[in-house]
Order: sequence, then C-alpha cells, then structure tokens
Amino acid sequence: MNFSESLKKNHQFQFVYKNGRSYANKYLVMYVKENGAERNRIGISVSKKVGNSVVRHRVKRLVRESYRLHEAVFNSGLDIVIVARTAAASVGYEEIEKALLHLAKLHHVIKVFFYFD
RNA sequence: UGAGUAAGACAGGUGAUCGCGGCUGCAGGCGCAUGCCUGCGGGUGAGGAAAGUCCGGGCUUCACAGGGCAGGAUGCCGGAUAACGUCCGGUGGAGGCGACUCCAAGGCCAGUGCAACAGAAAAAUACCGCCCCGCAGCUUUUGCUGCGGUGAAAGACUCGUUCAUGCGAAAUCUUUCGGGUCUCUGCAGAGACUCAGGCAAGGGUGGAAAGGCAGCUUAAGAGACUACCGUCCGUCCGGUAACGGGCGGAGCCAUGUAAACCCCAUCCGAAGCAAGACCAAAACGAAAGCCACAGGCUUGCCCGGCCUGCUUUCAGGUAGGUUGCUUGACGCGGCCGGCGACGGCCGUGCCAGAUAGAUGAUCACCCAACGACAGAACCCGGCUUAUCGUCUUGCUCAUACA
Repeated sequence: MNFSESLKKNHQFQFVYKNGRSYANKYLVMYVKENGAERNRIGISVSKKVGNSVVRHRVKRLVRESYRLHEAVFNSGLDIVIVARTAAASVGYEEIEKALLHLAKLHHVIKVFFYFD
C-alpha cells in the first residue's frame, strides 16, 4: 500500500487499545491514535471467536481490501486498529466496506471532500 | 433399467481491471562492496484432507562399554517397507441371496481376582418339580388329597492305593450330641420307639447354569451306556506358517472375564525447527591505554595517584538478522519382476517457502447450482475425523428382451 504500513507487534496493538479513541458498529470496531509520522499504520485483528482459520483469513482480507481501495481519502499520521466482530464472518465485501467508512466518518479521519460524495 | 458393492479421479472454469508473497530479466538511484530501494515486464503461488496431533521415520542437539529392572506399545500366519499400531496376500470367526464387508483374532487344563441385580445355586447347589417311602383322610380297584421324610464328631471292620505313616470310597456296627413320634408326670424332666431318601430331565433367573441332540436303561433319572455332531489327546498326510483333512483314543475336571492383575513373544534412549548453526546493536563484564577533554577525592596551590569518564581490544551472547527451508524414501511416462503391497532400470520435469504470516475485490459469461469441509509453517509414510457435489471403471442381485 502506498501510504501505509502494518502494525505487527503485540505491544503496538496494546498501545493503540489503551490510548486511542474507539467507535464500533455491527461488524467492526475501530481504534485510532495519532502517531506523529507521515504515514498511516494499520492493524487488523480477528479473534478465534469469529470462526476457523479460513473464515478469519477471509475477513482480514476483506478489511484490508476495503482500506486499500479508500486509502487516499484517509488522513495521514494515524495508527488504526480494526477488530472484526463475530457478525463479520457471514457478510460480503460491500457490508465490510460500508462499515469501515461509517466508522471512519465517526472518527473524522477522512478528508472533507468525501462528505459531498 | 433399477438396487447395491468395491476402487479411483476432480474439488468450479474463462476473460477484464485493481492488489499481494517468493523467483527472475531490464532500466534508474544509493553504496567501496556482498547488496538495498524504485519503476516496467516475465513466470510462479495452499489441501484431499493443508485439520486432529494418534502412530512411524528422516533431520538436529544431548546422552550412551555391556547387561538387568521398571515403564510403555504391539499381539492369528507369511510378506512389503526407512519404519509403523500402516499396507498386501492368506488362515480362522461373524454378517450378507451375492459382489463384498467387519474382527484388540496369543494364553483364564501358570497362578490370583471378579461375576452387581436376579436366581435354590455363579463352581457350588436343590426353590418349584419328577420319583420313592411313611402316616392320616377320602374312595375303597386303579387312585386322589394333606402332612412328614436327619445331620455332626469319634472308634471298629472291609476294599482301593502307598514301601510305610497316610489318603480315598461304600456298606455295616458301637458311643456321644441332635431331630421326629408316643407315653408318664406338676410347665421342668424321664422312659420307649424311630431317623429313607433318590434325581438333576423340565420350569423359572441370568450375559453365562456341568457339552448338544436322539435313543437305551430306570421308580424317576443322569455320558451311567450307545450313534451322530462338538471338545480334548495322540498320530499320519498337505501347507513356509496360521491352519486344514484323515485315522485312532478319552465319556468329557467342568462357565465368562486378560480394553482384570498377570504370563508369554517382539519392539522402544530423551527432547524437538521456538530443534540446531552462524553474524551481532545497546546495556553489563574483563584487560590495556589516555590526561587530549569533563567532574570528584587526596590538598591552601602544583606535580603525582585513585574513582567516574573516554578510546581500543576481548569474552559471553540479549534485541535483531542470516541460515536450517525445500531436489525429495519427489512427480510424470515407459519397460521388466511380483497374485499383490512393492521393487529395479531408463527417460524426463522442478512443482509455495511466508515469518504476524502472501491467493483477495469488482464486473461479465458458462454450468441444474455462485458451491461443502476447510489455509502450508522443517519434511515425508500412514491412521482418524469433517465434507456440497460431479465423473470413470470392475463386479453382484433383481426384472425385461434375445
């Protein structure tokens, strides 16, 4: 991804959980914390409650794809953690995409011109 | 055609756009350099179970003269294999009309233990029952009904067995204790008389009841005896063997359970890729050097010395990185050997190697249908479990036609 890296270490996730703000809807939970850098860092977490290995992997891909396609409209300099909830296992790409953008609006982390879309 | 059975193959496809991990070509940039970054291409990228982690092996490190014990696993026979609890071919048993399927299939006549409940009784017995005997009643010819029908100890004698002590068996006799009936008397007690039972077929209980079934014998019955079947023993033949078949003998010391202890035979050192190997920041440790710099102490000051410090080297080895990491008991094709598992030879191919973990999204078309179970993590051989469906081949049964 052009403008983003991924969060990898457990302590990085824990830092965002403790210090970031969070919003949630039916399918996803989003934590956001400014990191002071130019690039965004994104972490996706899918617990074992969601399903077996294949299901978890698929949800992760859908979330990553949704972010990738809308990467340009996000503000920069953020650490974002997205946690999938159990309901996300049974829905397709479109629902995940809507859920992601909905949470981004709640956080006010997307660029203004997107509101007039 | 239908039903079934066995073995095997596939696991949505094609195109377009955007996107990801290895590999690789070219161009540009950075760097002394192994290389790193960016862009544009090429090619490649999850499974039949990748799963459960239940067995077996390779590989790695540690341990190890040899032997034994303990512990664990396996358990009809022969073979295959690197090895196996797997596979193949047989044997025996169970199921199915059949194709075929299933089997923890060594030993309870080595020992010990257990067998709840039920049932009379669980390895010993007698509840009902069958027969017999005695008494009473009825009938009075058979018969029917009711009640009852002993044990223990010691000694003698006989027989069998033993060299003998002794042990065993059946009948008889004696003594003591005991049971029953009758009589006497004051409830206690005394006296007399008497003591004949047999069978295990059938019923019932149970997972299991002393080989099965038929006959003979009998009062009733019983391997007490007889035929057949079964069991056990011996022997002969066939087979590498498990085992099968024949002949002869023994009336049959006798149930189940060894996924009860146990016995017998065979096998097993431990831990795992977060194994292991290499490079190696920071911090810590050791040694040397330096007052060129800063601070403190020794002093009122200087020199000198010491500590912190700084520089260099070394050691261990953390974070991190590299490697192990995919060419292998490998795939495909052919030939040969073998009933087969499998083995040999030749040709040919390279087919994921990530490290928080790469395969996705959207659109269109095809198919009856947007499709089950499900994601590599060192690598193999198996087993087990999950699974929407599609297809191929062999065989069996039924029906129809010829």
